[in-house]
Amino acid sequence: MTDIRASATRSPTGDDATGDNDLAALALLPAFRRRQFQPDQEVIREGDPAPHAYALVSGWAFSYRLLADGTRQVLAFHIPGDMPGLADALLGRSSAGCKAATPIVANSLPAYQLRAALTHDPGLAAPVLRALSREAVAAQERMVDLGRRSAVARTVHMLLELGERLQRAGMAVGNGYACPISQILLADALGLSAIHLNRVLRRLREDGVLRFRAGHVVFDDPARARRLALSSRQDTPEPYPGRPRHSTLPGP
Amino acid sequence: MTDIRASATRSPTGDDATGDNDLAALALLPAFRRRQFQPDQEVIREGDPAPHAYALVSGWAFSYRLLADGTRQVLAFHIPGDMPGLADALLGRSSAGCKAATPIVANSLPAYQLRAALTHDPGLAAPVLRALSREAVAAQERMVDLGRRSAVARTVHMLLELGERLQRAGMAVGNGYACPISQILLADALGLSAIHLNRVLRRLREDGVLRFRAGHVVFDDPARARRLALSSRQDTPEPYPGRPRHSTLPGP
DNA sequence: CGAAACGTTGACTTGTTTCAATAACTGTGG
DNA sequence: CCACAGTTATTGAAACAAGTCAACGTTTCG
Repeated sequence: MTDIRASATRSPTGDDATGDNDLAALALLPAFRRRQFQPDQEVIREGDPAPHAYALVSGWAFSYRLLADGTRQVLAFHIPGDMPGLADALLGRSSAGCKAATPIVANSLPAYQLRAALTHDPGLAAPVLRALSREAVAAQERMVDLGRRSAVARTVHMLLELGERLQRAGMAVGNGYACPISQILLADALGLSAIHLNRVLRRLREDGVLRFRAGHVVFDDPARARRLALSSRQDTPEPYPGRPRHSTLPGP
Repeated sequence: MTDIRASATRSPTGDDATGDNDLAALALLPAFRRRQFQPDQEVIREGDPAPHAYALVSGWAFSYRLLADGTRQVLAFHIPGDMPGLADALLGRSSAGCKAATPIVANSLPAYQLRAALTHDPGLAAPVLRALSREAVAAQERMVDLGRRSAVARTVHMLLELGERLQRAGMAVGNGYACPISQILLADALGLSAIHLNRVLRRLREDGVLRFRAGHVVFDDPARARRLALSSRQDTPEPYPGRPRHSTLPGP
């Protein structure tokens, strides 16, 4: 995940103009080897002492950590243009697993070759440093989501953020995008149970905010969605008493 | 926060030997300027388009993001040896604020000088890349805490992790360490309300796991603490019925 | 000494999880 | 083409963890 600079809660910065193709030079290194993976296939094994870095060409992947009891926290979704495993390759040990969410094509580079390339070509360091820095900012956004936003705000926020990234990658049109991940996977990213996420999605759908169905996300009311994404846990969800029926989302 | 490599949940790796003084070269750059800050004083302003990078010499600091309603998510605690603002300086825009938690001394370097130094001295890139990568791993740990661990596990886990970092920095002795942060601040890092954190700490104290008082943390039962830190949300907290009285922590 | 943080506690409310059960979808082989 | 198994989605009811509100103790510091 190297591609996030602006999230739903902060507007793009001047730096953005330079961002998208930072890694083009790196991705073109001849040492990269084209590989394919099937859905649910492991791309990076957690704990691997000599992992590869990848440049995702097509499809979706995700990074995750497994807990003792089988619980899973999804740390990031990867879309084409991202470089999963970059930080791990630099440290020489992968701290998280990475799996394909759809069939994917990715260029791989062994960690030692990545480090060698950085030594021999000083011009390579700058884009990699920026990529890692953006990853750090994306992780911050995730921490804010998980720590301080309600389930509804978190959900809307992440879907908006994904939309912005896809838009920048030219993979989104208008108010929606193809989102080939299951509710289970999304729930594991949002720190929610799949059941509760399902209820959240239902409410968002019934309230006309967005629809998450059949591999597609459509924002029926993008402005309201953006407003919702900013609300945090103790925001008064009920501007007026005796509101219609099922919804407890902040009104327009 | 550049200093975490191993967390309470994963053992140190072979890479660790090289880690601690990665940034010594950087910190010694003549351009660094020594600065002092008082508790609660702003070191980095969120949104600053030309931030500084810092090398923390003494005292504690923390990075945070503010939400619309005044809520705060603390993203990281910084101890001596850490380099708050590194990623932000590289991107040219600070995505999070940073404040002193105690009186601190820090060396500062303007972002443009940092970028210039990286261009002119190719040997500098490698340690900075590793520092950022470690920061990424630390953020992952935080996401797992916030997303998938119970309040008790999260709390114990973070206090253990802080202990390990302080140990490596030579600032911890035996089973405890000086921890000059308020419960409010810790709660904002753990994604909990201060009130609930207070109850969690009381239970941990009454159960003989650890004490967090008067600026000090003491682990009365380190082994049990480590076990608790690994438990996640749906772990059965009650191995036997009719347990003593107040505790709902997993037994020894 | 008084003010202002910070810490502590109780009672109550709410969001989220869990359990259990059923429907809808997907791919596969007969 | 349909029946099957397996995953994913959906729903209700009940349990629980964490948050909110209000109050009071405690420490710190000017």
